[in-house]
Amino acid sequence: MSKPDKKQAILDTALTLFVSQGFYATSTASIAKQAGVATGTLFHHFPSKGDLMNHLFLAIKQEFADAIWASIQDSGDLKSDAKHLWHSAIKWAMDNPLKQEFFQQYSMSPSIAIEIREQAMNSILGFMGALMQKGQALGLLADYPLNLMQDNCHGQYLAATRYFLDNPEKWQDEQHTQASFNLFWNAMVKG
Amino acid sequence: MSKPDKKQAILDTALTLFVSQGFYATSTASIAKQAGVATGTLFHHFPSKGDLMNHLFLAIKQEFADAIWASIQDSGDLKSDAKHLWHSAIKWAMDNPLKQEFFQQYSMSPSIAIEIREQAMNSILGFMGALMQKGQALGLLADYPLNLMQDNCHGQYLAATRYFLDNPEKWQDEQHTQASFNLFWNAMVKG
Amino acid sequence: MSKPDKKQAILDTALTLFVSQGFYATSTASIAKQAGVATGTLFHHFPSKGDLMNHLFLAIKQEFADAIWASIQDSGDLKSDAKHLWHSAIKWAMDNPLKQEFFQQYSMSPSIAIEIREQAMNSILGFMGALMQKGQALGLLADYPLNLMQDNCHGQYLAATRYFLDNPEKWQDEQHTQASFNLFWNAMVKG
Amino acid sequence: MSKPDKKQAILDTALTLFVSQGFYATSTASIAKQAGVATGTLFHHFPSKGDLMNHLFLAIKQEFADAIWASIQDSGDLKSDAKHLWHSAIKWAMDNPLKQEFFQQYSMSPSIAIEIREQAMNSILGFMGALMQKGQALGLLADYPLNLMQDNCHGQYLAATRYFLDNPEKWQDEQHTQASFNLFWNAMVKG
DNA sequence: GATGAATGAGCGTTCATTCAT
DNA sequence: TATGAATGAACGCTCATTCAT
Repeated sequence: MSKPDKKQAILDTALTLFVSQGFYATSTASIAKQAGVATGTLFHHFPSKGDLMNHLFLAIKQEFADAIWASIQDSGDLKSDAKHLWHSAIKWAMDNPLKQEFFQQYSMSPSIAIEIREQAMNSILGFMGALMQKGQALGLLADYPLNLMQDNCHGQYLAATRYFLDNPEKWQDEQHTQASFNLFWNAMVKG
Repeated sequence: MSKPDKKQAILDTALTLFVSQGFYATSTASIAKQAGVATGTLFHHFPSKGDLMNHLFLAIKQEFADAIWASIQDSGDLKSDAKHLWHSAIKWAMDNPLKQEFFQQYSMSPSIAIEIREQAMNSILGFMGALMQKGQALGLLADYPLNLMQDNCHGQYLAATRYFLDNPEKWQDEQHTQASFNLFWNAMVKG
Repeated sequence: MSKPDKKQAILDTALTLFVSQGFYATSTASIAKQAGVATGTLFHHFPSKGDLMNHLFLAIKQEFADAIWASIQDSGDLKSDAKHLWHSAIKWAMDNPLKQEFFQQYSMSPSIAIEIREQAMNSILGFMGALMQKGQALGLLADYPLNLMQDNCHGQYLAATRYFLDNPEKWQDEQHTQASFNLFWNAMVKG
Repeated sequence: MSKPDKKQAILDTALTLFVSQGFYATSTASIAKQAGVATGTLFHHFPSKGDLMNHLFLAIKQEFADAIWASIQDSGDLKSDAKHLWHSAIKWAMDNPLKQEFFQQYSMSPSIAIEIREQAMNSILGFMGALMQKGQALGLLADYPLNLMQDNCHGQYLAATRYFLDNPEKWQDEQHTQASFNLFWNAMVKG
């Protein structure tokens, strides 16, 4: 490749360092150095350290959303669709551990502007909300308040990815992946 | 003339500021100033900013654990015991919103030494683990891997408190509290 | 002994720490702690850290001067008197290595008020000056300017003690002690 | 437009302030201010205050060594070579009083890392050692232990420069310069 | 676009000293 | 006489950001 694409190098390095050291413990100078560019270059591409962080957050969120969208199916069977979605979402996390770790650390952190975080959250939980409404309409899922279900769903997703990221070998084990989906699905299922 | 108890004033102020501004955005000088003590006094009581943070974390965790212990019952009926525990835990969060917010922000954050975090997590999830094992032995709960269930339980707890903290009026609504427990309990219940 | 004599404990500890760590790197708190007294106690006995240092300096200088005075002889033979003096002075250094180290470090350092240093220097070099004048009058020593000879003598003394302190086994070796005196004496002797 | 060469300005200012106030009593802020640069600039060029000190020490030592090397002659007459060397060394001190003062204060001070000090000392006393060995081989100088002679020589040099620096007018006086060399030379000369 | 020396406000921390007990 | 919690000015150092080249 002839184009060094320094901007991408900065983003990649920032992801690695933000995850391994935290946002505040990572200096712009260290990002620039490890990315092989001058300190000034970073500020050519991103007006500030915060902007770099927000850019990173939105870009990764988009990647995740794209991956999920691409995997959505509508087979007519809601439970099997949900199962497929759940597995796709966890698979993305397993395939992109750095990026998932990034989400775990920064989804609730003040290092990212609140409006950016909410925007990301809503768009990601969007399909889930739609899916749940459908399930309620069909009488398959319990009639709990939608927002409560959405928050619960998000919490279970974070817990599941945390678990499989910490114990990657379990991701190969049918028993564990099955259990993980059951915990998720049975929580919402109509008595 | 009451004891000034400057140490406590420092801890209280630190809690407020760490939650509202984040750990790194809160300077030791601002803690001292708002607590009405000199900067040196803070370092007289806590060797470093990090030690202050760890002390705060452990103290709050202990408070929570004590509150939960105090509320434990053994009625013979596992489900009703679990329900009581679940409500107690969320009630503590609602009664101590600042401290719960603190947990939400720092339970997974690198601002707290990892061994401190893990120690806290284990001791808190301890009773939950015991309760689940009992449920499995009785054939009430599904035979999922224990650690997965524990992580899931923690994730649901964080989601539930997040929800009720953001919508405190819902905590008065029987429908919501009931739904919250159902999500939690049904997730684990034996098919 | 029933009296703990905290003042002396402070002085002893200060000597040890000033020599091993330097004046500025030694905090009054560390002196107090190692001496087994409270920080306030140090300031009861010495109005300030600088006063403690000056007190220490003058006390050690006095000890040295007393030891030298006690060893002075007037045998009628100037050279053998000088030799005796030279050996006594170095012997004191070898017997009190901590105190000699203290001199080496602080005789020329700005940690000690200049008037204190000069006062100490003059009183110590006093006998030397007298002895040299006598030697010049007798035609034994060269007629060099007295102050120059005194400074030279002091420089040789510091060098000799430095050497024997760094190589203590050489102090048992007649060849070395003899050489050390010869260097000193021959420098001044009349061509 | 000449290069600002801020690095040199920092070194020059540090030399002046370290000599006049001492290392610990000189703040990095005061160095930066008097050098006309920002505090950050000092740390841009030197990673720490200690590094600045070490750099200064080695640079000055090198300057001295270069000056001495340049003045070395080999006339065949050892005594006149030694005299030339002795005068060159003292002349350098008189021409660079600040730098000589710096040596007097810091050659034995813990403000400079010990390996830096020793390295400097050895390289400087190197020629002296060589010269003395030659003198002993020729039967001109006494057969005292070499290290003792070297330490003695260093002590006499410090004393002589101290004397002439304190009484600069004496440096013009043939009687004093002659006496100073005699003290040095006769100390070592063979009985 | 890319560079990296320069900036200076702000940080966490130290420590000689005080004083109520 | 002895204590040690409290003080706050001062320190060495960091780092996001700027700008002349």
